[in-house]
Amino acid sequence: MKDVITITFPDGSFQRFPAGITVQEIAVLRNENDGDGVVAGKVNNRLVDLSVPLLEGGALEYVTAESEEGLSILRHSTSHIMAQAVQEVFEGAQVAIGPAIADGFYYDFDYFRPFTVDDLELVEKKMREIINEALPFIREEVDREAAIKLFQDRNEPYKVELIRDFPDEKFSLYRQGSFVDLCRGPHLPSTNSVKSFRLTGVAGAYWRGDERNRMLQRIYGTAFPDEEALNGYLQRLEEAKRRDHRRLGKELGLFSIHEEAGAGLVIYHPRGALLRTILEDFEKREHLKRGYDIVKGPQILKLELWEKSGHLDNYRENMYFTEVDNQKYGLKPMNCLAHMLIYKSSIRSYRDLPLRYFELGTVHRHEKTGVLHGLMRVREFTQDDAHIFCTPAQLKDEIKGIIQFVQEVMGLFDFSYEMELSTRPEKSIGSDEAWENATGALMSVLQENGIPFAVDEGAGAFYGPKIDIKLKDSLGRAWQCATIQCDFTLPERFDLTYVGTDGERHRPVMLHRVILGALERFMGVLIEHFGGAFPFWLAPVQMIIIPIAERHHAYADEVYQKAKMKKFRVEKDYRNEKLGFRIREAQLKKIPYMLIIGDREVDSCGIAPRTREGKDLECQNVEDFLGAIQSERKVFGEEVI
RNA sequence: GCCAGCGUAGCUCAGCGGUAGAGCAACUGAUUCGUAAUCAGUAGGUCGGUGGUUCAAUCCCACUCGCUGGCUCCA
Repeated sequence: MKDVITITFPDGSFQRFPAGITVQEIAVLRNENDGDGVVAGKVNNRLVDLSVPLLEGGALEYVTAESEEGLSILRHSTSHIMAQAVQEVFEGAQVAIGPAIADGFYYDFDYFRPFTVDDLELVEKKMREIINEALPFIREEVDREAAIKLFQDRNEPYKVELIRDFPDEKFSLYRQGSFVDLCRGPHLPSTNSVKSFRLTGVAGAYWRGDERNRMLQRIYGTAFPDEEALNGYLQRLEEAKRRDHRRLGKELGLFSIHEEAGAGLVIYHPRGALLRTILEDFEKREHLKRGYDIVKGPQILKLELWEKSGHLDNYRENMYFTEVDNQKYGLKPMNCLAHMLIYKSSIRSYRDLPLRYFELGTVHRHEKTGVLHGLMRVREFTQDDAHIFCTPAQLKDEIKGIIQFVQEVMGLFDFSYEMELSTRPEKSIGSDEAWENATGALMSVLQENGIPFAVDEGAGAFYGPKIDIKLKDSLGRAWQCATIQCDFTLPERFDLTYVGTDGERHRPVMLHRVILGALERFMGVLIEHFGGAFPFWLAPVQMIIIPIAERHHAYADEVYQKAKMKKFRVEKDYRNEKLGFRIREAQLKKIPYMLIIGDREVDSCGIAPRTREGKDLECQNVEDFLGAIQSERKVFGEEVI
């Protein structure tokens, strides 16, 4: 063993220390620890506790609570403190797992009764006590047998199960006070390194995420380096509430969902229906431009057809059924069947392919009650669905074309997103070979085009693997929108063929794909993304005319007519209210332009526009203004009316 | 579907054993106003639904419908 070790620091400098010096001690020597900001070290790029003694030289850097890794350590340690508190307050509560997550942490417990929101206060109080005790987090390593015995003795069956399922022979433990947890670490040096935390909620959660298992009680919380950062986070949550599409849907008069009509069934009000119509028109135009044919299938199809497609076996619990003239029907949960029948209605030649059938198809899916959520998760929705039938040789080009389509559209709406490749799920149909082909095709297009993607094992559709694009709502929750699904199986089941150059019949490949996904969900995400302040071309109301007094109404009518003639979506507010009041209301309705008309404007034959951002534009000629904003309704270079 | 919380006027919410209140909105009147809320008055509720306990239920209990946050599942 060396006596002296050499440590290099991120700035390139190095320094010698006696072997066995701890990361913490070096920090003190180098004044790294003032402000308590340092929560862990990173030796040769591996996160370690500050208390770890260094026996070998290497690269050392410090992790502060401000960094992503540091924040995660802070939160993870806070979850241990919470677990200790819960066990002290609720005797007999057993611990399961308690990781740091995106905005905080949680810990799962098994207790004879569920925790309530009121219990959180008791836990928070106990946590503060534990923090004040300044208990050190102490790491130790034990072998498998000792770890199992320890947790058996402590009556922690979940920990024992975890240890049994890990292949490792050595296990690290972290102790603080009387509490001990199985944990990889690293952790803060002491409980009093936690400065600002908040418990945010309770929820049930299945042990190991499997609904066949027992439901545990999960407590969520978050922690920050200081009170200011915590308050900032809580404020961001408040702001997110103001962008909530359910709230804006009501405030902007877009849609409603009624208990008496049914859960998960959206009712569109005039402005919401208009917004949706604009999106639908946009979709039809863009699909026709890209070589798709618009088709339309029926809402119900005979049960035998769903049996043939495999939906009955794999999707039955999500389907609605009905019976007409002694004949059973299934209400469509997907649009593919009719498209298959269109394909089969005639003999297809390789010269016909690819065939791209597009449908704004309304589908019904029986979603479990607990998952319904505003527009994001509903029971009746309309997809911008298409099915592409092509030769195996055309497959990759088709996938590439769809990805480009998605990229253009997401760019237009200014969404950031990541692509995700989902592979074969447990419940699925088709041969291994077909799945490998399909998965390989999707993956190679992503790779060849240098598109970064994550892999989600086992998350494919029952008939094939897929590439998904998830968009985030105001709270950062991801919702799947666009998806590209490769299917070698349905063409087989329906015996789809085309005649090739050799005069023989061949099997086409099929792609299922959506760009926006479900219009309902997309609108939900869109509303939150723009906070209701839609781009001009999408705004259900593009401008509102606000005359100052009654004597300006006649002139205001002229302006209104002029805007109408140019096909702008214009409204007028002639209410007997002060200007400031009506401006405020128009602003809350997120109307892009307010056209103010008073004596000055009438005299100079103009209008005084004001933007919803609160910017006053100079008094100007009506025609000039309308001409100027025509460019704002251009989408992909085309004016959208 | 599971866990927890919640359903009171159009909206946001207070009240919690003795059958209901506020602000905003609505309506009426006055005010005709220059860039984010003019003033006054009026009206509005089988307290989500169905049962039960009680002399008495918006309040307690059960069931049910719906909503919210999670879990599982999914566009």
